[in-house]
Amino acid sequence: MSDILTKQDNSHTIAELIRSQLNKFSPAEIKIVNHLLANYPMSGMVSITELSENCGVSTPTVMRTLKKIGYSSFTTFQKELKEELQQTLSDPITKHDKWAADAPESHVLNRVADTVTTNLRHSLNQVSYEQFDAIIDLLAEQDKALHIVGGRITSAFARYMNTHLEVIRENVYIFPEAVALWPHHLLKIKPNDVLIVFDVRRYEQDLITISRLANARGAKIILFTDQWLSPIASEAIHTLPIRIEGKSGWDSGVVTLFFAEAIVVALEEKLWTQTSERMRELEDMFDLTERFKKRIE
Amino acid sequence: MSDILTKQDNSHTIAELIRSQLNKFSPAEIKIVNHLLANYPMSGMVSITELSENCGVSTPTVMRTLKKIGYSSFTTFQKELKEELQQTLSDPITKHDKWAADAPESHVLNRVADTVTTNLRHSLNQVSYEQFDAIIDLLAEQDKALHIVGGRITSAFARYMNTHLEVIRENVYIFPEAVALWPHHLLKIKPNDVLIVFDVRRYEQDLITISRLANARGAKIILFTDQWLSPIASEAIHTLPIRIEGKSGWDSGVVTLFFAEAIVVALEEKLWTQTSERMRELEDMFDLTERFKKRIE
DNA sequence: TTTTTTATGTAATGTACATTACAAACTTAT
DNA sequence: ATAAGTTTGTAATGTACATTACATAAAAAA
Repeated sequence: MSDILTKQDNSHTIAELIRSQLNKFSPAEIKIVNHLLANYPMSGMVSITELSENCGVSTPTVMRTLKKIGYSSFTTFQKELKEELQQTLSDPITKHDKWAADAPESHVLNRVADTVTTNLRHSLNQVSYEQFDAIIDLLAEQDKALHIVGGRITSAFARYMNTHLEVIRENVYIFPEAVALWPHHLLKIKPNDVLIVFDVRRYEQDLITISRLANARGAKIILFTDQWLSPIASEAIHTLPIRIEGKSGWDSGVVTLFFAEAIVVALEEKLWTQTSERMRELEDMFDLTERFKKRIE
Repeated sequence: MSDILTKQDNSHTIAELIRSQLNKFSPAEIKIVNHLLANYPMSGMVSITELSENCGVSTPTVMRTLKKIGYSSFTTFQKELKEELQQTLSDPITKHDKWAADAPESHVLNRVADTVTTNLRHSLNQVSYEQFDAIIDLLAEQDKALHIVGGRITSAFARYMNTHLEVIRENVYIFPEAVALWPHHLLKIKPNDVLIVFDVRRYEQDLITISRLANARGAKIILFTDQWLSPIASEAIHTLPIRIEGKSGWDSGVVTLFFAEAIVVALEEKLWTQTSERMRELEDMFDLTERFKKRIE
């Protein structure tokens, strides 16, 4: 992976700033800068009172030292320290700065890209590995049927997921397109079956109803929703709160698909022995029907 | 309520403590926990005043939320957050592991995230603004009908795009699901109509055929394909070569959806006057059918 | 509807804090 | 040794903050 992204502020850390002036300090001041550097950067993330106590000096001495270093006040010093920490902690996905750098933010492509990566970053923070793994474990139980349903917009994701999961495991069913047929499909749901529901705003009454009924029949519900949580969340045993917010009003579905795909990939890996067999059979059938071109690779 | 009880429950991080209670919160409280988790952990390293402003709620609401989570005061909450941060920073091996964003590549979620962002970056490099804008211009001509078709897997994207474009402009048609009906639908295509085709490997014979026939009827084809290019590329006037490669064999659809969405957003902006009108009408119809819950925000 | 409960914000209060003013102690130069 | 400069601490002050008490608004129940 190309690492065109370079840390531009390496020479501008507060630690560097202090080290470059190490000779100008008086005894009490040396106590302070030593402590700051030794426990960098958390040593500075306390009140000036506490900091002075930790260094064994008085608060005014801390103030004078910081002014000597180049800050007008303790407050501004701490603010900069926080920013530096923030930047250090910001995650790898922010690497999109790379393309944002040589491309004007203004173009739609870049704005959408920016939104999507932000949504992705935030969504990843909302979902714990434990929860995700628990979902995969649940989906791996093939004696229980898996049903999938989505709403006006999200039915596309339901379909995408269904197409893939169908290959990976047995007993996968998608709800029919016509809402009128949903109650009928509901009859197929048995206790402990799993139901994957996609419901992002605006939350749909039909989905809520179907979820309640499925729940009453003993189904376990996995919910894909947005950060504001569909009402179905109270029926679900696993809820994925996905950030879908677009800056200028529109809601993005990309990250929702991302999680659907992540589940597909994870399940495929978990059930690989079986999946590979099913895939081979599928390939054979494709060959027979001659619907597809031969693999290029 | 004692503070000693706070972190007993196996949750190693405050983030997990919050996530384990995600269903207990009221609207304003959800705002807070979302913000805390989204910008974790630095979101908590500010004054309670600033935090409340960042969340758009009042300071007492922040206090109450933190008490609900299990802290006796904002101060103790922040103290624990600092300790957690301290510990994470001082342990170079598990460094950042606890935060999804910076987590080890090993977990599926992170591997998929990495793949997707790489694909996105590469794809953006392949598509010029000029070409993208040309596509938008073409789609903005509403006197010409717009037809959409996808394959076994990509039909989900065709559907997603259709659902959105239908709202934005007139004269949008998606091909029926059953391939047997495609020739029939072909009759609706008039000279200079636009046809959006999704075709990624393995390239499908039916799509190739339909594209040739549509081309013969004078349709202009916009093609969503992968980096190896579907044979349809020779029939298309605009080709979007999208990187779909997954590291361990699987093909990702996320970036394909990204481009579909980017087109939707761009077209919506271009046709906004008209789109907003159509959306308003759609809202009215939703209200009448009572299929959807009222908007929250 | 009316009442009760829940949710949220406004305003007041006391505390911890950053900052400043000033004085004491220490150092250096003559 | 003593005056000038330097370093450091004590105490005072004003501000920002966390916290609490109360009021109002919204939702749920009767």
